[in-house]
Amino acid sequence: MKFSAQTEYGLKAMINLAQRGDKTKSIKLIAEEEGVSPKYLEKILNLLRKQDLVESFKGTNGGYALKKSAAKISVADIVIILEGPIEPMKCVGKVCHMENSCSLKNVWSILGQQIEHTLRKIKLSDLIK
Amino acid sequence: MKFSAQTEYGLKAMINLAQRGDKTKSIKLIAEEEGVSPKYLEKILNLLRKQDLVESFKGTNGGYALKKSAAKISVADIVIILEGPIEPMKCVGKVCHMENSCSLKNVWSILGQQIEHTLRKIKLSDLIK
DNA sequence: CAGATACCCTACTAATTTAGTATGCTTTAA
DNA sequence: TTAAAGCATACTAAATTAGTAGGGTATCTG
Repeated sequence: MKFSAQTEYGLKAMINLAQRGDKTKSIKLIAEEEGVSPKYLEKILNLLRKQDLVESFKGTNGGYALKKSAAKISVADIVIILEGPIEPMKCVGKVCHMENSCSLKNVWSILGQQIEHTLRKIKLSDLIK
Repeated sequence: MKFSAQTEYGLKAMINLAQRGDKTKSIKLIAEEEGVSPKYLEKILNLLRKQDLVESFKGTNGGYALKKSAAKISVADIVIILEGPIEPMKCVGKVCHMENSCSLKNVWSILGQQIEHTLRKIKLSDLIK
């Protein structure tokens, strides 16, 4: 019941960028500040870029910046991109008795919605000083 | 952001036992009904037994039974035994700036408590017909 | 008391997922 | 034109999870 390191790194990078305002910052610098491998962070920021959470600029003095204001980006936005949809359980068992798994499915569904709702309310702007 | 198959199997087995009342049922039979490997289920039930959620009886006509009433066992009880404590994120990054990770830690802490609270309210007795 | 049944325990293996690297290419500002 | 930076793909390594194997121990039944 954990989020991956990828999600942590992505969130840290996004918070880092949010603190920067709308100026760009290079992967190398973010990676250094957050203590993450630059190459790994590169992959993560790529994912976030493809989903329009950040934009990138090539060349000298290039780098990344938030694409929307920090108040419009929620923790859920980031988590869902890096972690996949919030579904605490997909039933893997072969047998699925109505009386068991359907009640369980309901548990996971309610829980998933609740988690997403909570993370949706927390914006990047709430997380910066 | 998922629970493991082990947790699903454990929950299914517990629901299965709850439906049985306080009579015992063998691993073999539960495993068959739930479509899980008996050997794997054996290990899972062992974990639940060591935490006093079920009790076991050896010998002919032996098997497992709930140790408390289904109304006194919550989904959280089972999940925590099989999944470990509900902490959605332990910070793994080497660097931990006050302004970043402390706000994040707060997010995970609130979320973890909320998840646990939700699962704590759902009892086995709510999940059986 | 013998034998079958069913749990108990430890160690091992296989599969899957996650984390991290390597390499080479393309764009762009100075 | 050159160096800085991102882009893309493929690969490798580490960690976790799932599942097996095999022998031991208690207990009921005849």
